[in-house]
Amino acid sequence: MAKAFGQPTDSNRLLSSLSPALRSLLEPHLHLTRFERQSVLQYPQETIGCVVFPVGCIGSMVAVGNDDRRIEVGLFGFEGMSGASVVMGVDTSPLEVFIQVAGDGYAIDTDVFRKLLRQHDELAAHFTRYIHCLNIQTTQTALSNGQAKLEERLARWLLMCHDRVPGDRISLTHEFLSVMLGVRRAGVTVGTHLLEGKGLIRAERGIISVLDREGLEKEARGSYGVAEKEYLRLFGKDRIER
Amino acid sequence: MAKAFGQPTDSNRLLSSLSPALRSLLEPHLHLTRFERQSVLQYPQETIGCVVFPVGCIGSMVAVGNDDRRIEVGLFGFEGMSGASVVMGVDTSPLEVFIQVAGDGYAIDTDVFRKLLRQHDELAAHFTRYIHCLNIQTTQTALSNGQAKLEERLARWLLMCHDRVPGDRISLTHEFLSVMLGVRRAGVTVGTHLLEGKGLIRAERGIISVLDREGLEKEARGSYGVAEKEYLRLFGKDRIER
DNA sequence: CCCTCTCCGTGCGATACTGTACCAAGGGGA
DNA sequence: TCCCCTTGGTACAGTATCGCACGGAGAGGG
Repeated sequence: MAKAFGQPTDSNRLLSSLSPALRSLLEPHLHLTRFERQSVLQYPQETIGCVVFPVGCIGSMVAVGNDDRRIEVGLFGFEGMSGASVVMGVDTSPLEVFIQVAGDGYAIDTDVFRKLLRQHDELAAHFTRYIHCLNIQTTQTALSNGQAKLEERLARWLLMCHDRVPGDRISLTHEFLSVMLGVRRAGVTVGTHLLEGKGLIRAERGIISVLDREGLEKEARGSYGVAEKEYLRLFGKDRIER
Repeated sequence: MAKAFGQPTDSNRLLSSLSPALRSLLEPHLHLTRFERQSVLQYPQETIGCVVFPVGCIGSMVAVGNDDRRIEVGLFGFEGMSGASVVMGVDTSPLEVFIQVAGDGYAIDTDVFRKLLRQHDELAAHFTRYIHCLNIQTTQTALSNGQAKLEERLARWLLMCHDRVPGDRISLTHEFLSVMLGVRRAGVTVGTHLLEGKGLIRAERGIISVLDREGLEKEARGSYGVAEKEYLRLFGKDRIER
């Protein structure tokens, strides 16, 4: 089975699925920017300075609690955007958003973006539908966190990441994964071995390669796929590219 | 410490915090209806027929997965509404929404509601801000499911329910709670004993009474409160009531 | 009053995952 | 080449929760 959103391209799918008229409203204000790993797009409860439409990078949204409790609640790449709260008409969020995989993205100033959203209902409606998909992703994360075993959550996460990255090699450490999933680093090691034992992935130092997507999806036992299907339903057919 | 949204009244706070002009747009279309326990407002992937603004009832949003996996991802009472997806411009959702505590609510036909949202930006913006709060609630649920112990999740849930119910007595069974939290029924029994042992609640057959809110909040270790604070920030001061 | 049904309390072994700790293997820089 | 730092593998005891199962207590109807 192929990646959920097709192969990543050098454009952002949320932008390219806009009608030309709407896209031309945004284009003058988009700045193609390189985002390095670990750079933070939003700090909890701080004003959101800009909104990012990734093309090559991947962003991660993390809920933070008391005493170092943190867990990833969602992630987005070339199919999505940061700054869900801005689309919702609010200028802060309790989430932390940071770059998990370095790459390019189109940035737009929050104030400019908000103004355009207010002036053009169709534009707002478009991004609002995306936020709907993102919300579904979060609900699936909640389900997964509550009911799935470590390997299942691991499989889900790898699939989501694989969808948003070119090729089959995902560059990450067990340590990083453990923070995202909110589990022990050693637990991730054991989990990857399990998936590797079934021939679904191959693990090298700092890299996990996806060998068998379909197998991973089976392994995820239904915790993967719902949000992706909804996205395809709503944004499936790109309007004329370029 | 008092309930997060103040005492429940015989009105819906989301409606009463609208400006009179906007409220008058909705009022002709609102039908005060009695909702019984267990009645379903939305089935997964089925068209959403109406949107409900509870006054006395409480609704529960549940994510459903493979083989009986289900878990509550959010809940709403007189401070909120059902049909988040409708506000987002989509007419289905993968969630199941049902009535958890019987009571009255204002129902409005989805098509009528959607039409009003499209025609009046301010109206849409108002409800969109609420959905933002609901999303935060879901992210906190994801955090809680992933990192909190049973008692903590239990404390969080009781607080959220307490906020939306008049008085301090919550009518529910361990069985029900176990389904909501996605844990064993027997686990809930043990958990309630633990909270009861600390003097935070009192459990009778089919009823849990909240004795010490502040204690419960401490027990929840930060998994309660974020979404509630955001709601108060955005909807804190009611506009002129009536 | 008894029967029945719902709800709650408890026990027991099994399992998933934790916290901690230590070591080994890659890999880049001096 | 040596060193050091990052990353990954493994172990072990401890804890949270599970699945299952059984018994008992409340409560309402006949």
